[in-house]
Amino acid sequence: MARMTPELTDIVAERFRALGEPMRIRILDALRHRERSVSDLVAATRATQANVSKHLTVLHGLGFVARRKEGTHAFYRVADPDVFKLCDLVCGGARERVRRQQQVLRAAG
Amino acid sequence: MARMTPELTDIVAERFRALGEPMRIRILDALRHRERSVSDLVAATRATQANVSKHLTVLHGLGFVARRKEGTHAFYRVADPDVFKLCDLVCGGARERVRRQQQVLRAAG
DNA sequence: TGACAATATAACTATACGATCATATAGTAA
DNA sequence: TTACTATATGATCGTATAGTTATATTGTCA
Repeated sequence: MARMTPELTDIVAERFRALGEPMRIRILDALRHRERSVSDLVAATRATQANVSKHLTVLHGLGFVARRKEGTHAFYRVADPDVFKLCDLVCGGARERVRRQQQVLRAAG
Repeated sequence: MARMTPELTDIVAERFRALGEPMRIRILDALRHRERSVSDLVAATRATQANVSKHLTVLHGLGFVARRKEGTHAFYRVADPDVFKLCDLVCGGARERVRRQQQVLRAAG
């Protein structure tokens, strides 16, 4: 595979950076099985309404979530199912690291 | 699947955040096919030695790359092949977005 | 209309962190 | 030893951004 162009590395990094905030991961996790209104997400994440709204703006701006308006409510859903594949992959890497560290500890202890 | 715990969301976000810097993506991309010394990476990325070294410290601290010392040289290689799956997934999402935007522009123009 | 609810956003503060410069630490070679 | 190379790291600065507060916007209902 050819080397990535600088523009592509910027785009890739921008998308990873958007996923690099715990609150946004929590929001996506809360959207895993169904769409939710902003106030739902506020309750689920225990964050302020303004904070949740700003994170949703970031996720929406990059196409990770989609919005549906209904009266005064805004319902968000995951628009890019790859986010869960991404999370699972990165979780797997984390689990693998923990497993190896425990092996080292076991061998040493 | 159960809701993620707050600790897990923090870990996941930490790992995404590490991938959320263009320079680190460039470094990983330069390591795609072979290990490289720090000075190799400095030449490949056109960054300063100190900068590359600090990014490598971050990537190494999270287990994305591994280090091998040989004389005064330090050779780094990708330790977690999932990083390329992650990049490919996030690239796919980016490409998909561009494709849809172009469809909209074509329909409108 | 007025009052209220849901959401978005502007202004601000505090903090995290990327980049740079200087320096420290090895390792090699004369 | 001295001189040089390769790498790591501490100090500093500037900027990006998460969180908060207050407010604007929009929709519903009386």
